[in-house]
Amino acid sequence: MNLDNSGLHHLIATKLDEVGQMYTQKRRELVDALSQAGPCTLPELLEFSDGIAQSSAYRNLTVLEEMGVVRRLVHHGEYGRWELSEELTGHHHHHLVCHSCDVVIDVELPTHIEHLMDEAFETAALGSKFTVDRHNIDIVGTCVDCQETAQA
Amino acid sequence: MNLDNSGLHHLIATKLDEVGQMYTQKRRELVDALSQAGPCTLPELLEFSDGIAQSSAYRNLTVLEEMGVVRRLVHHGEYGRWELSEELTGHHHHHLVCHSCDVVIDVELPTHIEHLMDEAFETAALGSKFTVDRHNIDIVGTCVDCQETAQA
DNA sequence: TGCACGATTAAGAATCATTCTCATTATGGT
DNA sequence: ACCATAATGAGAATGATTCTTAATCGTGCA
Repeated sequence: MNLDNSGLHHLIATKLDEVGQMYTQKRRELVDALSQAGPCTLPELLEFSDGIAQSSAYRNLTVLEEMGVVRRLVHHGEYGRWELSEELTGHHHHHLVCHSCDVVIDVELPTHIEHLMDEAFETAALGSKFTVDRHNIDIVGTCVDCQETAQA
Repeated sequence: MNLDNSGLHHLIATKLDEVGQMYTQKRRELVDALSQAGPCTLPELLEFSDGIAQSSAYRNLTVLEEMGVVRRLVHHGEYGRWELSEELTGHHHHHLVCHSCDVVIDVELPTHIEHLMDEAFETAALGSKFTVDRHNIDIVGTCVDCQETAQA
């Protein structure tokens, strides 16, 4: 639970400094929460962080998104979710999404599969003359907790 | 533009009839629009359809979704999108998504790639004890129109 | 150290896609 | 035709997110 995020924080601090933005305690807390808990909704972030206002959380997430520090996910739950950007963590990944409770968990796929997919996506995009930048994959199903709840 | 949707309509009519729902003219128009135009936002559907009220469109889409006739997509644009369900069309597909104008276009991938992905997804889900039901893939990039606009 | 300026914060108002309410209208069975 | 049930549409309500604004904080500079 007590991860060393000093490298991460230093990277972000430099990034924000370049455009005259401050890396405040509140922003640090948001990053720590995302770093520890993975993709979070706003209410989850408010619990993790210590007394940050809702409006400040939204504004800071927007700023951090513009800086490429976090990325906003959008699924079917009532709240959006936020995660640290792959650019920052260096880990390309995808998501297990529970269609019962909307929880989101990171997964990585073998690199040879990623290569095959990238090729297939490029080919598929050709027909519509699309330029491909990236891909998002949601593996949708039921998480352990919801499987157990359904059984009981 | 004048596709023959009689088979499709018959299937849906039967499906709705089984649960005492009517397949009205308005609902038929929504299905026709989706069948011709692919994934649509609500404003797009209102244009296609002839004088349907906004609230009725939303309500009908919700009903049709519960019947498994349509599926709701959620991306980053201001509006949600709707498409005919794969169960109904029989065509498993994915989406090209333009991050500039939010347009969504259907694409199909070779079946051998789908098989490889399914295996990889099952394996990836094991670690979190997830039960996999399906997968959604967004190939994100820039559509032709936005490429041209950017150039000009 | 103290000051001044710009950035950040937070409370609450505003926005706006979506959902809900309810009175009216259409439909199908008898 | 009559009735029960379902669908429609206008407008109100909801609620996540964004915006406004006044107060506070941090940093650099004298």
